[in-house]
Amino acid sequence: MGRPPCGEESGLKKGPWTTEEDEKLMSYIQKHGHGSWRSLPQLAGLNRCGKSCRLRWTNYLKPDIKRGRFSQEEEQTILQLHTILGNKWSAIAKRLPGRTDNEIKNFWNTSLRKKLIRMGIDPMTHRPRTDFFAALPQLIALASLRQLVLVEQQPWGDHTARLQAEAVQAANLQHVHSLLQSAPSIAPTTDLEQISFPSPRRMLSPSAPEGIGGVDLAGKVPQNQIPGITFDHTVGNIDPYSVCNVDESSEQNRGEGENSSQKRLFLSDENSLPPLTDMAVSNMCNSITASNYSGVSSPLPSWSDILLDEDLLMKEFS
DNA sequence: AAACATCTCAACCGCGGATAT
DNA sequence: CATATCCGCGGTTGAGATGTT
Repeated sequence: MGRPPCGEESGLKKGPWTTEEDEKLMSYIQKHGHGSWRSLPQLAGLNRCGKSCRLRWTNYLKPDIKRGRFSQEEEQTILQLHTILGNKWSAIAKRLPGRTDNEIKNFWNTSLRKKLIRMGIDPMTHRPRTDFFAALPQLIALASLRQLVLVEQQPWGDHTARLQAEAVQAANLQHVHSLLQSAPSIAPTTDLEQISFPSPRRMLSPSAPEGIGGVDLAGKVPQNQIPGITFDHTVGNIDPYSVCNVDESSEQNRGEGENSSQKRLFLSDENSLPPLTDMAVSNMCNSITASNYSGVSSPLPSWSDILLDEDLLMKEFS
């Protein structure tokens, strides 16, 4: 039963295509159309399986393929469609002329998905992630442990270093407390124009946050706000991906159209912690089921999920 | 300049649905 | 109806490019 994999068929070539192979495939399809992919390689004089030829054609050689960076419009379209369709890359690709499903999938996995994660949005559900607060006790313990280790590394007689470490720890805990207090009003937006997140790697360097679409956030961040997080309550700034607008009011107002106010979240520096939930503070440290949405209960977040953002969080504590 | 980390993207793999026999 | 084959899709991999230390 079943077919042998492509490569096992009598030593057919695999791997990157040469320009000569490309030309053969191109000229054959332009003359005859692809017809049966299975029989095409032989007819075109290629030592490849039909599957490989089809992939090369659809993902690379087809004349109407648009190459290069995705525009902001395309990015938004992908986000919108992914909200509705999920990982149906071919369906999404049909709405983006010139883009292949493979290209969109790659773009999603390498760029958009990570952006959403950094924004505290679950890339699969497009909702704020709920795992941060579920993990908070462990993270605080982890941070305290780390701080203790640092202190232990100091010479015992060095009271200054010890006091400094304790002060840092106290400040960190206070910072977390502030985040907890503010959490119910935090409404992440999927309007990527508005938010700049450094890559995890960049977060460790003092360089300026990377902007998306050239947006410079430096001048947008008000002072005297909760450390790391400020809010710009803008009326009438409609997030086209309203599915993601799940602050308390939007949960209540779901279905009320696009008139509810949209809260935008800015991060003031590269050390900022993105919100991972909109859950009420009172729920945060209780036994939490990961999803309070749509009446669908999902299992508790796994520790591996939590560790996904460990670098981000540890940076927050350091 | 070198080593290492991270990102990008072309290509492969395996599965499932559709179609042919 | 059962089985074989084809095709398309989504997930994953790995080599090369790029960035950082």
